[in-house]
Amino acid sequence: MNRFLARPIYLQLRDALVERIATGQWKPGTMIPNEGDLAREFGVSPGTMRKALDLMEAMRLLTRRQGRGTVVNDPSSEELAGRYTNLRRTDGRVIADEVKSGEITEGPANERECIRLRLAKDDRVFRAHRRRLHEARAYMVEEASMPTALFPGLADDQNPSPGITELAGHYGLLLGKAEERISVGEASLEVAEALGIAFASPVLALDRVVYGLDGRPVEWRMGWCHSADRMYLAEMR
Amino acid sequence: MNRFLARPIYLQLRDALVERIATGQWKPGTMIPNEGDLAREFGVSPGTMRKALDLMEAMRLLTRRQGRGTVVNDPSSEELAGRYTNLRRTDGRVIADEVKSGEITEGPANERECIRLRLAKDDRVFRAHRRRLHEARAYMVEEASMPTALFPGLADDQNPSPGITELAGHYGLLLGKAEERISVGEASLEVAEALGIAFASPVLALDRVVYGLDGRPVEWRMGWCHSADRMYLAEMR
DNA sequence: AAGTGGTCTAGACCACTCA
DNA sequence: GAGTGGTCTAGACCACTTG
Repeated sequence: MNRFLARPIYLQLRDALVERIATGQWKPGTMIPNEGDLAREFGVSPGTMRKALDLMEAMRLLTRRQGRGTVVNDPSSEELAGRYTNLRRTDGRVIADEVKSGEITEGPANERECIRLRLAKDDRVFRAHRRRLHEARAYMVEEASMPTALFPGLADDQNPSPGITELAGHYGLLLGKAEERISVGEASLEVAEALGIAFASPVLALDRVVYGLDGRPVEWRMGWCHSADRMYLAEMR
Repeated sequence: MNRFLARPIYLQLRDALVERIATGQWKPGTMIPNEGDLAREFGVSPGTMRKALDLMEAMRLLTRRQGRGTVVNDPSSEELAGRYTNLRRTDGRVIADEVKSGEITEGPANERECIRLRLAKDDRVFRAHRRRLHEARAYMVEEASMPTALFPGLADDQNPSPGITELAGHYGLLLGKAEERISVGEASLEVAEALGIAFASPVLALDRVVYGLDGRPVEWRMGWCHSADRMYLAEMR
């Protein structure tokens, strides 16, 4: 590795290793070579390779355990799939979900989709409709939009598209941070009917964008949630 | 430093350095010795000292800049003081605040205070009342509770107690993470009057606990926010 | 006992800032 | 040019897991 480039070696290493996961060369759940072997393979010192692996662990791509080795994390594992879901029951428990997904449609991005997904006027999006049930009762309706460019052939997909985490896994997208805007809204006619509440009654409006590891927006999702017995849990550091 | 203790040296170093800030030996805004000198002072290798300083930077206690040196962060600086405030205007801008603080009272912790602040039945708390104004109009009322044990003599304090960040600074408390529970509530009579809205109209209810670096709860604050033209911005990683 | 990641050392040189 | 943090090396040994 060239040590006189502007970009530090450990960042180049990180990118090279991330690429191995993104391309499927390293699959979720499998072990990767030990640190010493990797360092030799790339021709760097163990400490430098270690720093790259530290970064990947911080990105939640790897799990290392002393004495055992290093495994590639499965993005659709319970822990990682739930990381963009901060909705809880009032007592703090996670909501035991059942998701009903509607058909996936495709069309030109509207104004809000262009803003949230950073698309140009002529770009197209896939749209998905979901209803989340708790104890056989709908408590939230969602409308999600995804750039077609990132999900080639999604419309023909047979799967019912459970959530962005699983979808991203299918299309080789690695997810990074997400931003969610929470506000109080009024139930529209559709939302009121779907949730079984009165028109214009207050709901939690959840406006979330999930970004890829490269920072590109991957999904924009609006959610309207029946607010009774539910809360949103945010953490700050 | 003893390298055969169960606790890694870099963690011991971090704690020792945090202590220097907590006790005021290193004051906010001042430079600390360079990494080499610190390593020599503690009898460790530079790399180990560096790792400890990395951790402190991640805790937002220090700012390091290549060529310049390392300074102790001021917790009441704009950047750090605003870190527990995720409320924004709908367009995303930060809300230009004016805070009106009421008198500080003292009394036995009630049931919810005991839970949120992890207190025993007989522990006592200070209570503060605040109203946040935007363009001379109240948009949020707050009720904060703090364990008396952490703020000795707070009731006699002449200051109008602006926020937890400044208060913590005065009493040598270093702040860590915070948790906030967001839900939709109905304006009580008091809240409705203070905010100039109708009784029982929907408000954002913000239930926040700020923890110290040691993990102990430092402040519990309930806030009721007029929801029009405002949103809560959460980030997930 | 062998293999893994975790800690630690004692340097070297680079990139940046400022007097 | 002196001083700082940032990067990188090439090892050593420790703690843990597994066969």
